Parts: sequence; structure tokens; C-alpha cells
Amino acid sequence: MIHVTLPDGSIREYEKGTTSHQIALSISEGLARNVLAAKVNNEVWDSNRPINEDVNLSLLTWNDPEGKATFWHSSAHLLAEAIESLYPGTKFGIGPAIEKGFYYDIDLGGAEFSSDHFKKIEDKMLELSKLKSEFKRVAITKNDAINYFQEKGDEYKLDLLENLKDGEITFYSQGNFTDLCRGPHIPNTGFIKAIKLLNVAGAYWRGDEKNKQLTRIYAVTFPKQSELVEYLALLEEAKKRDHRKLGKEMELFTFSEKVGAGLPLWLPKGAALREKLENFLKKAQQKAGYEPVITPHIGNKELYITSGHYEKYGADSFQPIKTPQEGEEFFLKPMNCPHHCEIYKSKPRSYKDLPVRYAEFGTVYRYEQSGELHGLTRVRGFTQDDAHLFCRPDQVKEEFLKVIDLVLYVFRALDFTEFTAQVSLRDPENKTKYIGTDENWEKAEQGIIEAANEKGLSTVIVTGEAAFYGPKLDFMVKDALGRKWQLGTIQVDYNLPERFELEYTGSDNQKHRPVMIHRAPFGSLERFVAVLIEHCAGNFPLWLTPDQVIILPISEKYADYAKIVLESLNNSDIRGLIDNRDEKIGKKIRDAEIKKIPFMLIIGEKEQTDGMISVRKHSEGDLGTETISDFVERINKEIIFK
RNA sequence: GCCUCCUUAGCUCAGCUGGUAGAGCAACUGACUUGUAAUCAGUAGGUCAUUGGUUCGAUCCCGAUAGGAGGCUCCA
Repeated sequence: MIHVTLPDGSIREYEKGTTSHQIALSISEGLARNVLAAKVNNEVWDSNRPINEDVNLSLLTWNDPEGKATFWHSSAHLLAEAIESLYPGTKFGIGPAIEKGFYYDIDLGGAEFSSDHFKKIEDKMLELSKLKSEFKRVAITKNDAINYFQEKGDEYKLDLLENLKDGEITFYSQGNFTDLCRGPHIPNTGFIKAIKLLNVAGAYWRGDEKNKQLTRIYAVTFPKQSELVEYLALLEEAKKRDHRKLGKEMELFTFSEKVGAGLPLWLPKGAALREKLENFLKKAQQKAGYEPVITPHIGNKELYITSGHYEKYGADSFQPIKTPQEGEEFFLKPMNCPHHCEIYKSKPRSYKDLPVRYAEFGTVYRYEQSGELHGLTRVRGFTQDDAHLFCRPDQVKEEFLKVIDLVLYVFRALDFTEFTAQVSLRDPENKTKYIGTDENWEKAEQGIIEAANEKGLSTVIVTGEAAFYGPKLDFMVKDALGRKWQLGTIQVDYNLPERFELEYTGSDNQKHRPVMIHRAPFGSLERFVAVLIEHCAGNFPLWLTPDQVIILPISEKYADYAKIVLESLNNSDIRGLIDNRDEKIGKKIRDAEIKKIPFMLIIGEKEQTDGMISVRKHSEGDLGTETISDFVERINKEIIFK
């Protein structure tokens, strides 16, 4: 007999060789129907694999991330089976589960392939899933495995086999398809009820551009049709909120081929929005003891030789600007830190002066590869809400606490309620990769973790993810559609103080090296605005939105009264405009709704006579008639941040 | 940078197998003076991204360039 410990701590007794499926069945039939795989002592197993010893067991269903991953991985095999039956001779690369769905890399031997083939493959997959073919696991020797794929002529699987140890190799088969695979898999293909092929893309074998490019097919599957419908609706909604689409419609920003790819042009409304964000942060930073500085957009080549960026990125950047002076070269600045280091150096510093906090909305230029550009999220010129804190090693934690406060303040103001913090630490196995003393690293890493804990952040700690120059804390926010974005970042840097030979005089009258902290709550204005647009679907918080109200006169007879209303709103710092077009009120309302202007003020004879306004709220409708001062009060109540 | 696909009026998109283009919205003009999501009529607007080729003839076929989309790779 074996003893199986379940997640609730209960221990059950079974015959040796019992499978997790049988265990599920002993609990309830419904559970057994939903079990996709099982976690056996922290390893995910097929649910039909016999258990021969005492174990900790948790049964995995669609609600577990590992259950989903198993489901999608099995779906990848089903996809491969369908492709093999439709296009015999196809060679297969790898087919893993990803965050949402799965893909399979295939080599069709030069045959054309496009999304036109999707329907055919989906249908075939559904046909195969209905057969409820069991996923069968077989251990196989390396030799036999090699023979199998040599015969099949699949060089990719042979390549994979080269790195596998004899004795650890397993095959999985379902229906007529057999694949080299570690597993685990769901019991049979019948679980896969809803299938959608999403897109095709080229992908290099093993991610190396020297290798052959394979066709990657992305797809997603679900155990219920209704979940697929829901997912497709979410994709649809994401498309509607795409910041590139809304940015154009709302006249926030544009691009011009003549100006250049990846160089956004901010239109008046977008510039207004950006300015609101900047002022908001500037005010908060001022309170937090930051000092604004301003630095030029270019810097001498020497500056970047000192910072090390020239060596690392010089060849892949915008190329230097030459001057009439022989040999003189300037670079567009790819970051603000070197400039700020020179500001720090402009005078001698005492330990009493620290920390020094220099903030700048600094526009930087990076030559991103052309294929990488995307709307406002990946551009070649962008503005960082940058600041550099120069402090003593013992101040790192305190500064982190303050920066976290600032970041949280920003998130709250913009309605990002769900986020996690990722702490990236150095790889303790490989300390030589990093610059800076052991002592300082430990102090900083400890400080970051403590600071994050004290602020009650939900934190993920990742070792080995730190930059070579220091540990960092990144903020990942979840937007209204549940998508994750990396926004704010706080990074410790031991490298630049070293390279720039930054110093302060300690209480011991000795020279010491300060620690530098980079931080950007938004990350970049461009990226942040993009995420914000998609988060709120273009319905910005009232304090941010470029036009807060639009005045809609019923006819041109009330144009003068409209002006009076606008003036008195302006006097109360409310931004708005008048729709003076010769259109019917229904049309004006429709257009204002489409423009997502929060408040529509309708005025006609009645309002003019009584000195009132009729208020309509965006997407909510008529709020009735009130006085201008009541309306001002209403707005001010809604605006927390000005 | 690489792969696949795309580029037609300000915007969204039609345009059958090659015979130099069309709609809706927007704009402009006029009529209507309007009460909570589209008033009616008219006008104007395009070297079909650019460029080279094939052809009697190219928006359409082929190549190059630029820009865009989805991926890959990269990201101080």
C-alpha cells in the first residue's frame, strides 16, 4: 500500500500502482472528469501514470496554471497530428505551451503556408479530438529514438535528441502521431473541445538567426466552447482599445514617414495629456525632495566612452554627429544618467549632502531595430521620467521606501489597482559577472526586499535577473483586460559611480563612493500613455483628460450664452470647448460621445433664460439641469489630482 | 535586422482573370434653427506609398526602396 498526501493535508491509502486518475475517481466522479494531470511531489505527471510510493499529490484541473499548460501542450500535439495528416512530410520543431495557448514550429519544406489554411487545420483537429485518442507514454532508448526520426527524416527532432541522455527519453503517441516529448499530457484528445488558430510567424530553429527559419503556428484551445468565445471577445476588446487606433481617433499622436519610423509626433490633445502627467509627477517629486535639472539632447563621445555605453552600444546606436572640428563627435543621448553624473561631479560633496536627487523629463534616442517598433510602446525617441539618486550605501533602503511610495502614488492616481513587484537579484553562483562589492550588494538586496515587504507589495524575487551593475525592482501592472505591463522601475547602480569616479567625503574625512539609484515611475511617457490608453479604453481620469466638457448649443441662437458658460468654467480651471456646428443636437451628442468627452453641457432657450446648464455624462446619459456653480462643484469632487 | 502579410481620397474600406478608380464618414457650400447617439441637397477631393521592369497598355504581374501589421531576435 502507498500513502498519498493531498493538498488539504489529508492522507489516503491506495494500492501500489494506483494512478492519479483512479485517486480522483475515489474522491468524486466529477473531479475525475476534470483532472488533466497531477502534481506528484512537485513534478507534473500524466494522470494515468501509476504511483508506486508515498507521495504528495495535487490533482490538476483547468483552474491550475499547470493544468492549463498541460492541456495546451497536448493541444500542440493534436495540432501536429492534424498537420501531419493534412501535409504529410512536414518536419516538426518544438511545440510548447505559452502564457496563453501554444505554438508549434514546423518545416513544410518550402510549401506556402498562410492563415488561409487555418480553417482546414482547425476542422481536422476537431475531427481528431472527437476520436478521444489516448496520450500514451513510452520510454525509449536513445538509439531507437534516433532510428525512428532518421527514418521519418525529421532533423529537428534528431537535433533535440543529441542533447538528451539515454534512459531519460520518452515518446508520446496519440492516434497516428508520435512525438519526442517529456510530457506530461492530458488523458486523451477528447478534452480539447474548442480550437482557434491565431497566427503564423517565422521563427528560427532554436531562436538562432543563423539557423533555418521555421513556420510557427500560434493557437489556443479550451475545454469548453464558451471559454473560447469569451477569449475571442477579450481579443476583440483589446483590438478596440489598441492605443494606436485610439491615439489616431482621439488625435493624441501621429507618425510621419518623413520624420521617421518610431518618432512620435504629439498632437495638441496628446501634448496636453502628457503635460498633465508631467506636472502631476513634478509636483509629487518636488514634495519628495527631488531637484529638477535640465541637460542637453546630445553628449560628447567621451561621455559615453566613460559611461561604457559607447563600447557596448555604439555600433548599434544612432551614429555620431560630426562637427567642423576634426575628430569631434557627439551622440544623441540614449540615457540621462551620464549627464546627471557630471552634474553630481560639478562640486565636491559631503556625506551630509546626501542623498542628492536629480530629476529630469529627459528625451532620449535609441536605434531600435525596425522590426521592433510598435506604436508608442517601442519607439526610437522617447521621454523618460528619469531621476537619479546619489546616496550612501546605508541610505539605499530608505530611498527605496520613498521611491516605492511615489510609484504607488502614481499608480493609485491613474487607477492601476493590480500590480506586482519583481525584485531582481544577482546570481549567487556567478558573482564575478557583477560589479560592486559583496558588502554593498548584500546591503542593497536586503534593503530592497525589506523595503518592498514593509510597503506590503506582493513581490516576486528572481535571482540571476539583476543587471550587471546592480539589483532592481520592477513594477508590473495588470490593466483592465488583465494584460501585464512593465511600467515603473527602480535600479541600483554601482557601475556608473565607479566609471565616473563619483565621490563624497565621509565623516571620517575619507573619500567614499556613492550608490546611484535610477528610477522612473512611468518608465517613459510614451509607453505609459500607451498603457494608460489601453487600460482606460481612452476614457481618461477626469483630471487628465484634454477636454473635460463640451458645450452643445441647441442652435446658433445660443452661441453667446455658450461663450459665457465656457468662460465661467475656464475661470474655475475647467477645460472645455463649444460645438458650434450647424448640426442637430442628436448629432452633436453622438460626436461628443464618440470623442469620449466626459461631460456634455446642453444649452437652449430654457437654460439661457434660467442661467442654467443641462448636464449629460459620457456613456451614462442625462443628469438633469443645474447651475454652473453646482456643476463646477460636481467636477471638482471628481477631480482628486489637478 | 530576419520571415510572412499589407499600403487605393483626411478616415474606414470596395475595385471580377491587366484596358489609368468607387462608397460611407469627414471637409466645403446651401437649405433647415433644431431638446439628449447620425436633417437634407450639392461640391470638391486620388501620379492607386515610391521606384525600376515585363506589356500595345500596369492600381492589378515581377524586383527594389520606404512605411505599417503579426511574429522572431534584441533591448542601456
